[in-house]
Amino acid sequence: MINYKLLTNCPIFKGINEIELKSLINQIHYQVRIHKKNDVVAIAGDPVKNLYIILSGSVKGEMIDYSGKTIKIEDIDAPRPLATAFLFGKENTFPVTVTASNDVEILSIPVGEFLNLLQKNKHILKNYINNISSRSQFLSRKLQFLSFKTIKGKMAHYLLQQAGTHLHSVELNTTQQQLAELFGVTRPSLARVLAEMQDEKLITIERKTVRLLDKGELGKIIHHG
Amino acid sequence: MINYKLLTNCPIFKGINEIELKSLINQIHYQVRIHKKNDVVAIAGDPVKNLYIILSGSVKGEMIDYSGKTIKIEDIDAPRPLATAFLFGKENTFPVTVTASNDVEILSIPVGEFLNLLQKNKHILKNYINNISSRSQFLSRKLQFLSFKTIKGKMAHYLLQQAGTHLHSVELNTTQQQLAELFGVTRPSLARVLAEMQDEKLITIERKTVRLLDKGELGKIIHHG
DNA sequence: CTGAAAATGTATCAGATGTTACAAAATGAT
DNA sequence: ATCATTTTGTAACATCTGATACATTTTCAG
Repeated sequence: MINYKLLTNCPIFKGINEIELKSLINQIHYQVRIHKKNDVVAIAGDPVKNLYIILSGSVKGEMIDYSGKTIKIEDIDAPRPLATAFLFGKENTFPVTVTASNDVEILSIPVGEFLNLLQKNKHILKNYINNISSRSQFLSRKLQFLSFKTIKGKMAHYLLQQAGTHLHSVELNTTQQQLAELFGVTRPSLARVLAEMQDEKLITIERKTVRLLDKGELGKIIHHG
Repeated sequence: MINYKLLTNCPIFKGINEIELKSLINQIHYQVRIHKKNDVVAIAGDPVKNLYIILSGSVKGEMIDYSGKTIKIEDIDAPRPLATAFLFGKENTFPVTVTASNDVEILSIPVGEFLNLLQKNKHILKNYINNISSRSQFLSRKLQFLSFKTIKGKMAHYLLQQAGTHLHSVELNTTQQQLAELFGVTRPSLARVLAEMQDEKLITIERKTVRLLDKGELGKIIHHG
């Protein structure tokens, strides 16, 4: 039995009331699948032919590296949808292996049926498109950040972003170690770069306060180290 | 005047014939905007409130290329759409500044009208969703590669992924240059690593065929160079 | 088949970052 | 205030990658 009230909280069905949703769902074909704790729901590489929405319980996405170790990527719990970005497009396969963290019920709507839903209801259409668009934008920003090759570039970008347009100083509320991890570099390397940036009169650091001495020059650095 | 025949080649309108398309377009509100060469069409940060499709001419966007390094000029010419990933979602702003490479005509469809189109025509709906989904998948894949620190790690991951569980050889249907761009590294660096991996008896390369000699060892390499 | 263009192999050098190690300084609990 | 712990500064060296250049091989159109 589907808990429609819970389902109205699913991002895909936002803005639709319980009665309306029930009527919509009953117009289409769907299945509800039940998996026990630790069952494998989908294996990385499996084709994605349905929209999956967690009705109860939660699942986790894991990548299995080639040494056999599993690395957890993310947890998804009710009433969130699964792999929405892989239902369409060129590569309709699960990017990760999905296993049940505990007993789960999963609503499974075939892609063709879901397309009908999208055409029938403008809320669902907008929600779904917003969902995958936001994901795309998120990835785009993340990629932009990683695309700064040098530590100096990452640091310049970080400082300018923190400072915004007006401020000329930034309070670091993290240790160098944490910042180094955010950038994916080692702590001594980050410290060295910070020292260099001070030598070059780009910034001064006092305790946790970083003063930006030359925002223009910092901006230039971003893209070429 | 809109060249509908050309417009049927737009990815968004694929699968729709000229007559049908003309009828669809005439059911909605739209504008055709004309820009002279070197005019600024949109500034990075401007809100995206319309779907823009180049009808004639071409525009260029300054953006950070996904393979990594610096600012690169992306050209978009007729009849391709513009900034499709930013029409919906949380951040509806141009990610780049767009300028006219030569005199251009741009079809401009308000987002509300475009939503109507999506609901009216299943081809357009599928095309558009496929378009943004593919983009999302592309970005996702890029990010995955960037998460491996060394080129050898990226290459090992790529080969094992291509080969899957059973195969012991992989056909490269890309050039080294394309592969290097996918990894965000330079072509000579990639070639050097490939040579090293052959020296180390991990793989052999003959033409476009790569034989994986030691999948276990390749797996170990992934996460520590 | 042939010649131009594209793709690949290789080398050298410079620069950026990781690794490791240790000392100095700051922090925080008592 | 004091001492243990955490954080930061710095150094020497190894390694990886980028940049650049050029020769060689492969591909493909004519």
